[in-house]
Amino acid sequence: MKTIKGEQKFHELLEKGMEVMWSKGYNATSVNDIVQAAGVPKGSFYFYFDSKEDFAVKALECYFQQHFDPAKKILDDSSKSPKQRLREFYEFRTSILKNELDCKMGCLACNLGNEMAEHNEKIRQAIVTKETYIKDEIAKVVKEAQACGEMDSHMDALDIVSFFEDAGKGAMTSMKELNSAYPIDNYMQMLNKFMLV
Amino acid sequence: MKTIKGEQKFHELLEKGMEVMWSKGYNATSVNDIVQAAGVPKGSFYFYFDSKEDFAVKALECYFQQHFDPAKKILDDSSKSPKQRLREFYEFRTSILKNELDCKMGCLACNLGNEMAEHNEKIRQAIVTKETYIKDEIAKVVKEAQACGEMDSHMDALDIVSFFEDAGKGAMTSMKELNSAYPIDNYMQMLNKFMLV
DNA sequence: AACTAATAATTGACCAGTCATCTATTAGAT
DNA sequence: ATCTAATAGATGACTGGTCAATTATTAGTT
Repeated sequence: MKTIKGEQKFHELLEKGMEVMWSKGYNATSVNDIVQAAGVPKGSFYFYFDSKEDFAVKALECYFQQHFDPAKKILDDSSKSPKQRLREFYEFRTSILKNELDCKMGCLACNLGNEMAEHNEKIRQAIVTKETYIKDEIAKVVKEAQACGEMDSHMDALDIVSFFEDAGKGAMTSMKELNSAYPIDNYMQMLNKFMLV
Repeated sequence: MKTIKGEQKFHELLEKGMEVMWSKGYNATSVNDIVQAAGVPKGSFYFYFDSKEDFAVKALECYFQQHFDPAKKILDDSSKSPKQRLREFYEFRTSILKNELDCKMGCLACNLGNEMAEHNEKIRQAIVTKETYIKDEIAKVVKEAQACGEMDSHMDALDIVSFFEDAGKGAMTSMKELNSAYPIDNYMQMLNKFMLV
């Protein structure tokens, strides 16, 4: 992957293929599906990726980079109060699920985690590592909120964040099952109640 | 399916095959996997089931019957207070996830829902119908608890139950990803905090 | 004999991954 | 500048194997 054109094809495969796997899952997505989505010949796939498993891991890394990094900027915006940042952070994420993704796609990492964690260690690790990092980043802001009295200090910040994140994961599953925004809206409503001092 | 032996084989396929699909998911489970797990010849599968899809729907019905019906008895035990029943109900379900299933399997319906809801309407419907019924049954007890002042009456019972169920779903996903009981334990801890008047 | 239940064998489509062969690009030597 | 050689990328045919589903046949019962 030394040339510009090569770099382009690599990213084309990653992004178009990621979307297919995001929607259909790991086992239902064939390498043919991926190369067709990217408009790249079958043989080229194995020039850029060792295997379908390798593709999934790299797609996950790409996914987190594309979808968490923008949200992290909200968390880090020190011009706002910690609680306000948390609110906007969760509002931002849920609005994408509802509007951009039409309550259909959920989260690539949750989807692959649910399907593959028990059976593929590399994919499991790729997900756990990133999700742990994300929870830590959110927990930092929760701790700030606790320190300045915006949130209840009697609960462990990481426990709260873990619960929030898990509830969000489940809400996405229900959202897909019901094909409705209700689970996400209800999640936000409960989150706001839970976050009040 | 007129003979006793036939009935036995049908249930053997359902129960053994259900476990395989529960663990591996829909797409990673082949009809061969199912018949091998049940010790039944390949050809017999299509005598008892129209298709793999038909098998999944029937397996889901069997799953809910086997796993929700015992828990429902706890909900209906009028000798205890509503809130006590809710506590025991959730405690019962989470203890199965931890002890019986070793934090590995999660819930068949959630697994298939996550993997298939977007792409298979029959499977989606089978899951949604049953989960709606279950939420209604739990909500009845929450309403009782609200009526006798054991729980906060300012929130809609179905919203609360939906949130509880979704949080549980997400906790199961994380449980599988982390291969740890922490998400479930944390879920129960938060549930108890949330349920206090 | 006539019917139902059970099953082994088979089918054609599709799978992940390989490979030989091709072209395009770059680097070094003169 | 030009030639040479090496590297990087591109490509579709192909492989061994597995898939869901069908079919032809056999066994069992009435």
